[in-house]
Amino acid sequence: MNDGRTTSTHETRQRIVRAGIELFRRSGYTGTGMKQIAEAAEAPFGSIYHFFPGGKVQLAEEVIRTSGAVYLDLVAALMTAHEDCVVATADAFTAAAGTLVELDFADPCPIATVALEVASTNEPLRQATSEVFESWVTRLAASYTAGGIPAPLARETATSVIALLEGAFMLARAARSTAPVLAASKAAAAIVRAALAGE
Amino acid sequence: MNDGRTTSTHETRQRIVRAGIELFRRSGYTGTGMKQIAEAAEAPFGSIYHFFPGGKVQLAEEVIRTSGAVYLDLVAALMTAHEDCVVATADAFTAAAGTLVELDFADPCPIATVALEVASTNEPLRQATSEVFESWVTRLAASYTAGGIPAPLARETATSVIALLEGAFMLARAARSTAPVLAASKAAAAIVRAALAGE
DNA sequence: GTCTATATCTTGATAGAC
DNA sequence: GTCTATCAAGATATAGAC
Repeated sequence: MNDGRTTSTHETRQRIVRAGIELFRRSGYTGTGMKQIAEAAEAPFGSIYHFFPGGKVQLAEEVIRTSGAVYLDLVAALMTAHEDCVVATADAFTAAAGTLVELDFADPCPIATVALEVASTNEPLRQATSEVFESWVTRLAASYTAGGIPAPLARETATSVIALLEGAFMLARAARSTAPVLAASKAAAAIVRAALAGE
Repeated sequence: MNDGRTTSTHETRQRIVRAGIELFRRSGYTGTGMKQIAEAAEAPFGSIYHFFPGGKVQLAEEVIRTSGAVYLDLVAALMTAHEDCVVATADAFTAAAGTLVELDFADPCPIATVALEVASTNEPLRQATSEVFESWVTRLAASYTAGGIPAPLARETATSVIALLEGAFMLARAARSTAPVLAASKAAAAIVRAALAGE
C-alpha cells in the first residue's frame, strides 16, 4: 500500500476503529465482540488491548466520537448545498433514503443503536453519544440561523429535525422500506417552514 | 398472595414476560440475559424454557408483541382525548416528557432499542418490530383521517409523527433531558397542521 | 509492537431429580 | 410443572513468548 516504512501501528489502530464503526452500527455495542472486531480489522487480537488499554469501553468511546465527527461534516455539507434551508433539509432526507438502500438497511446512523443501548447502562458512553448528538444539533441550528430562523427557535428546530431523521431510520430499518424516510422528508420541510414563518 | 388454587403456571409465565418487557427496554436484547430475566421474574430458571421452548427469540417475540399492543391502546387513548388532532398530538408529546422523567430516562418505548439491535441481525424479531410499528402507524393514521386529513396523507403524517417521537426519545435519553421531546411537541404540531392545510 | 494462548466469567440452553 | 446442576460456547481481558 505504501513504501513499507510508514506502515505499522497507526494504520492497525485505524483499521480497528473502522471495523468498530461498521460492526457497532450493524450489531450494536453488546452484540459486537472484541474478537469479531479484531477479525474484521485483520488485526491480531492482542493489538486491540495494546491500543485500547481501557478495553471495550475505550474503543467504543473513540468509535462514537470518530463517527460522530464524520457525520458532523456530512451535516455541514448537506446544509450548504442549497441556499433555501427548507429545500436543503428535505433533500438531505431523500439522500438518506438512497444511503439506506445502498447499505441494505444497515443503520445509516453509526451511533443510534449504541446510543439506546448505553443510555441507561453505561454512563461514559452515554455521555459520548450525548455530546455527538449535541454537536450535530448545534451545527444544524447554525445553518437554520443563517437561513433566517431566530437563534432559540433554530435550536429547537434542529433538535426536532435530527430526532425525526433518527426515528425515520428506525422505522425504515424495521420495515426494510424507505417510505418512512420519504414521508419524513416532507414532514421535515413542514417543520422548518413553520419555524421560518416564526413558529 | 391468593387462596392457593389459582396461582401456578399462568402467573409465572406472565411474570416472565413482564420482566422481559422491563429488561429489554432498559438493556436491549443482547444486553439482557435469560438468567437475569428469571431472577427479575422471581421464577426458576428452567421455567423460562418450559414456557418458551423456542428460547430467547420466542420470549423476545412475545415481549415485543405484548408491549406493542399495550402501546397501541395508549396511542388510541391519547388521540381520543381531544377533538382537535393537532392539540391531541402535541399533548401526547408533553405527556411523554413526563413519563420520561418518571422512568428516570429508561426507554419509554419498550421496543425501540430491540428494534435497532435486531433490524440487521435477526429476521423473525425484525419482522415482529415492523408489525408493531405498523400497527401504531395505522391506528394513528385513522385518528388523523377522522380529524380531516385525507387517507394517503394521513398515513404519511402518522409515520412521521411516530418517527419524530422515537427519535426525540433517543436524544432525550442520551442527554438525560426532556428538552428534545418538548421541542418535538411543537414540531409534531407543525407537521399535523401542515397536513390539515392539505400539505 | 506483534501475536498466541489462556484465564475467568457469563451466555443460552439442556438433562434429570423431584 | 418446579427447580438445580451442568454443558458447551461465547464473552472480556491478561500473560508472556517472540
